[in-house]
Amino acid sequence: MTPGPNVFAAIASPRRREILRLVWRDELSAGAIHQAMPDVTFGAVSLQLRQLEAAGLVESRGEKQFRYYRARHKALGPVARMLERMWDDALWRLKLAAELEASRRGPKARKRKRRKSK
Amino acid sequence: MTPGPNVFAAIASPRRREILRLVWRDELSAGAIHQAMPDVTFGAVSLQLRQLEAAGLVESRGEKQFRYYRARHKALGPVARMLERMWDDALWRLKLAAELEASRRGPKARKRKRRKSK
DNA sequence: CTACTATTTTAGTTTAATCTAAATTACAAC
DNA sequence: GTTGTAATTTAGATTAAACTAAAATAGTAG
Repeated sequence: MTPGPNVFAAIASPRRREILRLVWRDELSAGAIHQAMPDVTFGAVSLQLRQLEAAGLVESRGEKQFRYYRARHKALGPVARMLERMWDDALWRLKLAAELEASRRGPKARKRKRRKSK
Repeated sequence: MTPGPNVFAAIASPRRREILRLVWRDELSAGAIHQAMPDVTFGAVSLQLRQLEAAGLVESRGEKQFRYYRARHKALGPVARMLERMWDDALWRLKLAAELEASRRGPKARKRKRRKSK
């Protein structure tokens, strides 16, 4: 029940952390996970999923021809909160970057709601 | 202040976790750390120390010809407790193993305080 | 300065992780 | 049975991490 040392190795890889983030709240099929990371093959994603599952960080369920994965928050212990904060921080940073981008395009346009596209 | 992603990679290696454990409570010189892990060269230890320092997990101080290292608990956030529990668990396991050994050598000798040596 | 000790750094090697492409399994629909 | 889609597994290649041995740096003591 206490997270073992293998957990540390499992979350060391940015790729696996990205997968973990994807299945953090929603249950996703292997294919859906792969679609979210197009720079890598399906096979590579599958291998990482196996590692995550071996470390107990995700669980899976087969339905029809699909297999659905989701994170096991409890297996991460205190690290779960840490990851969440990291991801939230990243979101915050992206927002900030977007605002900066907008202000560079024209200071007056800042904070205005975006329309269609332009 | 919030632990960054590099922290995860830093604690992924058993070698680095062992170093971290050594300098957890006590400040140790690089040489003392190396003596505690004789299966590896001094250079290798030094490289790992650099990584730990780069990740902010240890800090160092030079005095005379020595350099002393110690862990920065706060940089690990909630993971600090997790590591402590892990190490304590290991201690507990060692104790248990010792007791088992003792009981194998002779059940009556169990729980008796050890004298000199044998 | 030299000699000595502690530590770091460099360069090259070994070892382990990650990836790809292709083969394979599994299941559904026909 | 065959065909099609989803996912896994295998084998080999690429990439990155860890280690060693030797050279370099730093600081002490004479």
